[in-house]
Amino acid sequence: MQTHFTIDCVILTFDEGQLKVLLAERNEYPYKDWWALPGYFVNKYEEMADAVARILFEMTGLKDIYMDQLAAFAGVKRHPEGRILTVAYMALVQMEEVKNKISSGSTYMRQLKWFPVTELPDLAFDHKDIIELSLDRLKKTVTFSTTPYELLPAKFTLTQLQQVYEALLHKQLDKRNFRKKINNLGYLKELNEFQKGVSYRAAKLYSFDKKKFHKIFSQD
Amino acid sequence: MQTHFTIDCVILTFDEGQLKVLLAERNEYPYKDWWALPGYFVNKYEEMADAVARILFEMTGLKDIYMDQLAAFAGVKRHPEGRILTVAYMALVQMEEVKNKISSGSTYMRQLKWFPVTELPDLAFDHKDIIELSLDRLKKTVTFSTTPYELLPAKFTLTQLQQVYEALLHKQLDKRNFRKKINNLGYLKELNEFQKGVSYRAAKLYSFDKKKFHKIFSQD
DNA sequence: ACAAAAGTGTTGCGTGTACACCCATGC
DNA sequence: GCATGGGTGTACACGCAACACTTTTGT
Repeated sequence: MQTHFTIDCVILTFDEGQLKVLLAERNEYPYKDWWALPGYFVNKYEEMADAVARILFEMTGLKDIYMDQLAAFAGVKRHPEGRILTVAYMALVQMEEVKNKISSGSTYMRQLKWFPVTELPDLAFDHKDIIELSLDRLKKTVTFSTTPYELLPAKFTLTQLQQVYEALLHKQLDKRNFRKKINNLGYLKELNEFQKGVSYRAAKLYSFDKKKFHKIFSQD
Repeated sequence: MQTHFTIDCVILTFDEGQLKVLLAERNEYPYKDWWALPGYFVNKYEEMADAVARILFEMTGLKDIYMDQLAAFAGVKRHPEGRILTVAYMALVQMEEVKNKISSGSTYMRQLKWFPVTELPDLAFDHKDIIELSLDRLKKTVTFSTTPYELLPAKFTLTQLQQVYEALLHKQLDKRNFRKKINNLGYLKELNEFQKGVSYRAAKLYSFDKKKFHKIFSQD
């Protein structure tokens, strides 16, 4: 037996203090006019990794983004025209880096838009399940991973970092304890720069030191 | 584009102090006479969960086993006759419970056999990658999960439990510290029974208290 | 001056780790 | 009586949680 086979992309970012996911408004049946994850069919002789990169680019204009496989979804009824197996991938991106690159190069969808994960519209297919699974996955891997830094610009304040942790973990953290812990991690670089354009005391900026991070976690 | 679609099962157990995986000797081309994971094609109108249960039963004789999705593998060249997408599932079973139930009801394979994960034979397709991924997954989820208890008989000694942890984590643990930690978990029942048939001091038996476990971990 | 967010220390408690010897049993 | 694994305690270091006030800046 054979099945159609697609890739769907869960692209997450952090913006305005919350986690957001990139959705596409469909321009085709089924689910025309519904919001859905950007995704499309895999070609016959195409490796999955290549298909993921191609589909991501065609649907969103994004390139060179590391995508992690989330899971396969293959419910017989998930697509009204018969089973379509989809392999969902997820990626974390920095809003500043991508916001000018995003464009729907496909007539298959009408527009792309970021939605806070706490305020999702009705979604096509089982895409809501897919997003929820990606958030679970994220929650499990926050600590001791580069996850938070993939969501932030290269220079960020400690408050922003704390907000990312809070959004990922779904709970409030204590400011002093958070800063103490972060300091002890040893892979944050304190910069001699400050926030600009705020009407209150400007916060110091920090950056993530990838080299130090890998040095610390390379001994298994 | 359409693709063939199979399920492969990674069935793990703990026996003779080591982790073992159930493999099948293939009786069909390609890879005739090679060892492979038990697996087969999904039917057209079959839900994945149903397919997993059916294939597991047909290939191994096992029933009512909870299987977790591991990942989809879809390399164009993984099968010599063209792409066959496989969704790998994994499960943990207790040797005592299954050892008399295992039988290959399919002519598709010649025999089933348990292999220590540290001594795998050459494997068909990309099945070695699949097994390695399952072991990685396991390692990440040992602590604070029921994983170890799924691999052990209902009554077990603390030394057996420690061996399971050591096999899963790939490292040696200190006996006293291990026991202290285990005691503090609060979901082990100390039984008034002892090991039998050993030529040394018989160890006390313990059992896993599922109710207490869930009580402890239910507050999120 | 006021609003807004930045920044800063101490203490108690629990958990992880290192480490070595006696005990019970079957043969 | 000997071989084999079962079973036990203490001391130190470290990380986590609880908790409130002063400082800086722009308007």
